[in-house]
Amino acid sequence: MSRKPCCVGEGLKKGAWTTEEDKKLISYIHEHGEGGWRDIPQKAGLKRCGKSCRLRWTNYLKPDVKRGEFSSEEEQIIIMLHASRGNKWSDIARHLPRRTDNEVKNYWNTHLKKRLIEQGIDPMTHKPLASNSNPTVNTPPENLHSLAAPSSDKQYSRSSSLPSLSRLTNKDGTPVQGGSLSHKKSFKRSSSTSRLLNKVAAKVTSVKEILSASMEGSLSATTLPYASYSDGFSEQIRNGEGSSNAFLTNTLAEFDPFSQSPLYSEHEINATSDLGMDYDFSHFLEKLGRDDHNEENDMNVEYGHDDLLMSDVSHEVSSTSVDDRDNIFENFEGWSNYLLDHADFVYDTESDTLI
DNA sequence: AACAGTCTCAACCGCCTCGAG
DNA sequence: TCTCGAGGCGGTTGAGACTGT
Repeated sequence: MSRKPCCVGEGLKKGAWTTEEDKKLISYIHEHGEGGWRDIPQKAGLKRCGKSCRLRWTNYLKPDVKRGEFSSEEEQIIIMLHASRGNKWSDIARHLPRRTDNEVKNYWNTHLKKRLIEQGIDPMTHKPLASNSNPTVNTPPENLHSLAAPSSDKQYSRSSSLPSLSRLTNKDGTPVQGGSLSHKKSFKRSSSTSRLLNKVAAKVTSVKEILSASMEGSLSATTLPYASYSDGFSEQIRNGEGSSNAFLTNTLAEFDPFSQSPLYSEHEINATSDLGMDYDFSHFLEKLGRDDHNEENDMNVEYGHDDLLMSDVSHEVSSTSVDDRDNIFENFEGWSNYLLDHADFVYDTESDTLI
């Protein structure tokens, strides 16, 4: 059985679309609407295949298609979603209002992928490259959100020397812990959506680092990511307050992306059961902190069925027990991914509302 | 000014999914 | 249940723009 190819036909034009062709297509769709792409070329008087018409319309002519530079917020979202979903461009594009999958894909291939490689990160696995050829940059792979360049990236796009690299090193050439200042900057400039995503990703990384350091008894200012933060998080560490599980507990408890995000009203926060959660996020973190402490006495502690992430949504996000620290890490990442997977809203940056 | 190399992104290609009959 | 076709998706290409020498 062989299927007749869609775009095989005599006299069909290929290549760049002319203004005249665009006008014909726009005019036809305005009058008759989208759909029935196979018939559109003939009806609209175009010597194109239907598929070509559909692509031209969806990627370029459609009125609500956003074009132009990607903002740093959009970059961060792309990087984060790519880390959890891979090359699912249409999926990623759904989280970027008015962006097409083709545009996201192109932007990844021409900008973001190169930037990750330059910073010693495998763009496919989002882990450090086997042989890190860039000793001046030692950014943890999880610091995906810190890799987004300023929105003025376009001006560097044709340069092989990425400007972000200079921001990743101190004056003496040593790497800045946890990435670049642009990360901090991005918090200020973020939309609510990306602030939420930033927070999740940042804390995932931070908690990982802290737990690792704590486990090794080596927690210190130098082990902390985001040392350049001024949000009080690393301040406590630098002040010597961060050498115990108490700090971890406090730090974890203070982080609640729901409460910090205007995207969620109070009733929405309380409605986390919609996500299969019996506790809100701060409860989860507090418990995680407690159990991390208790773990010293009971390394085989099992979470009850009413524990966030460990029960109702566990099939989606992670394992059901936390008997080692790797699982703790996975649960944070799992929660982050779960959040993204369920964030089927579209954020309108103009009205600052969910649509 | 001319040329070569590099980069960008619109467009194409081929495979996959899904729904209608 | 099977077949078929429309539409969707991700990978790739190549023309044109840009940059460096």
